[in-house]
Amino acid sequence: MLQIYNTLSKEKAPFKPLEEGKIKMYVCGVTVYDYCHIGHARVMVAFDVITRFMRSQGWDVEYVRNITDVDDKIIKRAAENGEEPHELTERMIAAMHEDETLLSVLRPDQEPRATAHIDDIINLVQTLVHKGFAYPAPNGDVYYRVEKFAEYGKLTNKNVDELRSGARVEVEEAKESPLDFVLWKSAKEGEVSWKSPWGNGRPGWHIECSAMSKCCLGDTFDIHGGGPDLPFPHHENEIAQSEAANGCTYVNTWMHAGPVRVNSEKMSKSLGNFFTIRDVLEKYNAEVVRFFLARVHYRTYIDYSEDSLKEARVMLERFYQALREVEAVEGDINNDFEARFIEAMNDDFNTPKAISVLFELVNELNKASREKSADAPLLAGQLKKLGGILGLLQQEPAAFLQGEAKEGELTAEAIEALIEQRAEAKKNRDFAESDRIRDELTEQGVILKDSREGTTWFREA
RNA sequence: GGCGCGGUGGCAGAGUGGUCAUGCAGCGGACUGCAACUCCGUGUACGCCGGUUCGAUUCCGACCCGCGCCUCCA
Repeated sequence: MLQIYNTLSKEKAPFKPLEEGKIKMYVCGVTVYDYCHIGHARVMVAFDVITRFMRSQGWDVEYVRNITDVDDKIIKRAAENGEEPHELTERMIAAMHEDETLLSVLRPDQEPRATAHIDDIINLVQTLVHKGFAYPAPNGDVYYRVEKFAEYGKLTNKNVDELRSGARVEVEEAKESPLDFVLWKSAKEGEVSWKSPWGNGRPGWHIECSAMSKCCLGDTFDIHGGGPDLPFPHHENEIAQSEAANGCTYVNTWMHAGPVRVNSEKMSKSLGNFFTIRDVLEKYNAEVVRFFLARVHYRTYIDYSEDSLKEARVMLERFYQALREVEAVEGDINNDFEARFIEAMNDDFNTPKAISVLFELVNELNKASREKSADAPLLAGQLKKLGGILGLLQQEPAAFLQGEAKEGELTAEAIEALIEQRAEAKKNRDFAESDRIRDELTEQGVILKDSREGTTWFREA
């Protein structure tokens, strides 16, 4: 039985979809004005693992993740670059897809873009205006009337009175209350805009998700996910918009990924301490980065550092060293690894625990390989299958371990030529020469592994 | 100040009312010409103080410390 921690109820609860066997999930995506950073990668990987696991258990998952392609920051950045906003967003969307492909993140079933749903957004705003939950202001903006929505704050335990007293001095005179947030923004001269009943303008951020999720998944759906900084105000506002407009529950289960930290601070654009996915991928194998993100529970913070990436690399090496020894074959094998793996994943997607089961499996596999047991290929097959549920361990082991020669590194051909020479020296029992060659390779970050069948090699983390 | 999360062995990181997490590192051994890989063995871990209990790292309370959100950020 799958249990999921729900941000709304603040507890883990058995998960039951609205429709038997079918899961409708919406995750807040990226505002595409810059390259994605590791924080984005964490959300991508977390919900990718969740989707893969649910599907492996026979659920039919409809996974929607939006793209915010109209926004103040986009307009500003495009102006700085001297390009049109849509040129910027197209470039960033393409880059995001490249990053995801490298990280083995499967594409969501739908990736709605805000600019393709302007009519839906306008309709939703109109509904809110008709119902009295929103009002057009004299400046051309349309605002949501927060105090009209009695349940405002239920996701993050906010209380309207406290929010009001803590509100900053509001410069926007057009609002009835400082808590009100914008649904539709009137356009300034020369800005991208769309025609609306309130004049030319563009959508506010929060309304996009309410409109797109309604369009893609309906008025009520099962899971809504996002990053650690979205519960307030974004998700709170989505609830206010959608429940007021549709008159029914918006989302049953709210899921939020934990933050990525650097030096004990949250990695974020506003702090400027972020590493883009592409920066990191220049130094580390993409699967190492994915493993680094997946080996910690999705809700807890994770510290980004060179050391933690290296450790992830070393851990993955253990898996691939084992897989390299024997051809993986899928078949029946009598052990409880799969059951324990699934049990761990069913417990709010406990990937660290699931991975620990995989390490136990590796130990069995290594023993079986040493003994040349007939179980070895089956254990390898089992490891690969379970790893696949996490989107891991699908590479050729040798390819992973040997990696690509980076600038200044020995090529595979050069390494193998040296290994040849060393084999010759060893045959002549010239150990001084064979050790010299091995030391030379070690210096180049290449580690040798001798066995009766010959010598294999891998590059050091 | 409000809301929420957390403090586990050298490090990373799960978990549990009483017996094993797991990985890395360390130490001892096996394998090896020597190594590496691998295997076997090896750790008085649970912030502090009280309480509940036959027994608490695990439950309850206070305290200390850290973090997130409360403003655009995944």
